[in-house]
Amino acid sequence: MERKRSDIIADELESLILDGSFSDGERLDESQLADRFNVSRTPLREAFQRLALSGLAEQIPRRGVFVRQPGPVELIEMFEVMAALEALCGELAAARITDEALEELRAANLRCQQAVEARDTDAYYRENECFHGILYRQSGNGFLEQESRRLHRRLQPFRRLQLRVRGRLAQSMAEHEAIVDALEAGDAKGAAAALKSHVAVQGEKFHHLIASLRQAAE
Amino acid sequence: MERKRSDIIADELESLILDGSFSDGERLDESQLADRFNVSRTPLREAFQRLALSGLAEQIPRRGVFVRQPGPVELIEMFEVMAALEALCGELAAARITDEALEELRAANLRCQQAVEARDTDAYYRENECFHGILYRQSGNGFLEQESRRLHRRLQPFRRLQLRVRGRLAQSMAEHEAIVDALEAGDAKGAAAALKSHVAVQGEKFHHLIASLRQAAE
DNA sequence: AACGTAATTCTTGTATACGAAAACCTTGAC
DNA sequence: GTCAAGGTTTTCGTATACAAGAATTACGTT
Repeated sequence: MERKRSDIIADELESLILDGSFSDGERLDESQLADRFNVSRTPLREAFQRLALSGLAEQIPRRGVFVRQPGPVELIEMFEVMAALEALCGELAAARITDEALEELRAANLRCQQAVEARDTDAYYRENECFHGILYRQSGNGFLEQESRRLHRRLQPFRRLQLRVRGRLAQSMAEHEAIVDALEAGDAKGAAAALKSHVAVQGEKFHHLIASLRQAAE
Repeated sequence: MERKRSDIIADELESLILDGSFSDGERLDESQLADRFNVSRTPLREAFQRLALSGLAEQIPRRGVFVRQPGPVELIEMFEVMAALEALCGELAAARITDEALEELRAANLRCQQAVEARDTDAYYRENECFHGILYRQSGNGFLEQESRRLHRRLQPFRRLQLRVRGRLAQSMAEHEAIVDALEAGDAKGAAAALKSHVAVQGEKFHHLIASLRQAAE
């Protein structure tokens, strides 16, 4: 299926914002970007709408759209919500997960482990996403899956940043193991708790990272 | 601030979809609606995007946009997520809530009670929204507040439907009381549990309602 | 020189025009 | 009568044109 140009541009801009090519508050110039992408303003405006609705940009009527990079506080808030969503995924999945999916989780986890050993953060990142994706799916709640994916995607670049913290990868792996064990045992509460802290700790680590970066900058 | 036409139309369409003026799968004709609203296709297309992204419509490239009314299954799924969000609101609010906000909650609750006694479902509905709004705010997590409002708004018309179930109003009031009590006591777990069941029960009641409507139709 | 105001320019929001893809309708063969 | 192929028509996606509001600048007054 041939996607439309506006969608492609939206993806492109989304990536550019998420990887920090645009800084907070920067104005997205319609005609300028239209030139850059070799399209008219129409598909760009459609892309802007998508950005605004997903919270990556703010659209002020008759003024323009401005990129909105979440600050440390907002990020922690988002991780807090993500933790609750993933906890729910785990809670539901504990009752519904298939043996097959458990196998897939273990396999993804193994690939994670290998990536850690190979110091391949890109691979780790990819497999980690796979791990969580399976979990969302296994919640058996399509809406929850969709919302989880949405927020996960939004937090993706910050998760990555957070992986730099020393020893975090190993700890993360251990947490994954605990999650799979709880799921296998059908322990809904345990799975929920494990996931909640697994995600929440990322927000906290992120907080510390920010603090240390601040300190280093002085 | 003068809003733009496309936003006004998006709101209008949103209301029309939510109150059931459009049935599931119905195609939204661009030129037809453009005539109806006396605008060109451009603002309509922008409004469509908003609908598609909030899940109220589906946009199929080169085919058009079709309204997507959630079925019973999806509704229950949404209530399940809403329950988790509200539980988190309660959990966080238990630690942060001010005496002032507690007072407001009690006041909103009282107005709810009066609405129940006066058989004024509109008023109940309004005050109930107020009650939950305060809770979202008192979570102290702006992102959570925003997401909760978004989903609450989306579930609004179905909540209303669900209020018809006999005895539900009185039960709901009792649940509100329990929530406020837990918050006052600073009991995070208790508040979370109370809210989770308060919301989740709505999904279940809804399920029963659907089932009984089905039965009645036979 | 500083401030307020008016004119100009720039940008956004909306309308219209055009090209392309899908839906449809007709027509003809089996 | 049914099905398929080709053309017609509708509708979507994009480009361009136009209108209205905001920003900026230039100028006049104090």
